[in-house]
Amino acid sequence: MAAAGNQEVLRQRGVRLTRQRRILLDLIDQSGQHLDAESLYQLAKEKDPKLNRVTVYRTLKLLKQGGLVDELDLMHYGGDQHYYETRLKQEHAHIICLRCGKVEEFFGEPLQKLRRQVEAHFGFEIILARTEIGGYCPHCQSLRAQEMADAAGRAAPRLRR
Amino acid sequence: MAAAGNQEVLRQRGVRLTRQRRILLDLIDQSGQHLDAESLYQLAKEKDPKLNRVTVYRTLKLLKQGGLVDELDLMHYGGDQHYYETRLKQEHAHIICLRCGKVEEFFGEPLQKLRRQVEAHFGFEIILARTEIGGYCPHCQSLRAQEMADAAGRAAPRLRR
DNA sequence: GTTAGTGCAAACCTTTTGCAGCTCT
DNA sequence: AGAGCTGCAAAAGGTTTGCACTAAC
Repeated sequence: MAAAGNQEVLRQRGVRLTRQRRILLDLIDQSGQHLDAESLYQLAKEKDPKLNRVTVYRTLKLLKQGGLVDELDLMHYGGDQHYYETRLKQEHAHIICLRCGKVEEFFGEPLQKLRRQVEAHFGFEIILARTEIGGYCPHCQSLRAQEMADAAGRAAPRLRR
Repeated sequence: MAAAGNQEVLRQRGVRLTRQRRILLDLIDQSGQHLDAESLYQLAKEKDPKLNRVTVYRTLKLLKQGGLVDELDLMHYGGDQHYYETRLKQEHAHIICLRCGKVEEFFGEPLQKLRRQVEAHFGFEIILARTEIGGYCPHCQSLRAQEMADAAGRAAPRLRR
């Protein structure tokens, strides 16, 4: 269904469906995850140990340009690599916890409203949009408070001498 | 004013105001532009030819972590480098033309609404938010139509043989 | 006088490119 | 059959790190 859908799109565009591409497309569409090139490569290698990292990059570029996947940065949590997800889902924002790395997805009307207003105000033809929000999830908010207190305790005892 | 403001913040945090940092802060705050590390380095070198590229990176990291500048990707138009801008302005989205690279800024209530909804729905403590929209500006929309027609003319004349 | 900050060189990580050989259609 | 795709090796682009020297406070 989903996977077959994207593969069908490519076929109709005259793009060859090689064994490698099928593996990568399946992984991207099935994993509901946000995968970076390296993770995708590691997963793909399990299915085909010969598959090369370069093929992963080339396939991702192809899919990105074809509008089949979106490229994310996730606020550069974890480095400067990019993350990818299918474009089968409705547009959404990504909310990243800067402490634990958990990613939430937000589908709300402000996103559509934003699109419409930008189109109206600037006459832009929007091709893709990306909203990323970094902060602390409820769980990490309390842990952070603890960490800050610890750090202060370690740095401040000047006072005690 | 603006420039002095950020320098004052750093001083109060116990960060040393070196000649290099003053130059870089002035450039970032004054240029209303979105500068990447290399451009900033080139500009800074005009004021101090000895200033090193590494110092630019280190200063940007300092400012980013201190919440004094925002880091942008501008949809990776022009490569994978990052762009920087002061955080003195109100929050805004960046609209990038994927053909000419022009960047517009959008300040609208959907952005604040989005923030409030995310805080409410997930209990997130938001530290920073970034919205980037890629598309074609009015001018490039017509140029692109022309280009597409040209490309089709070059690729299709199979029919004529 | 201390300690943080700088410059230089070298390393690092992610991504891209050139080219010979393989494979999908 | 033949254009398109892959794998390998090597390079490129952007950013970070280790260390000795310098300068801000």
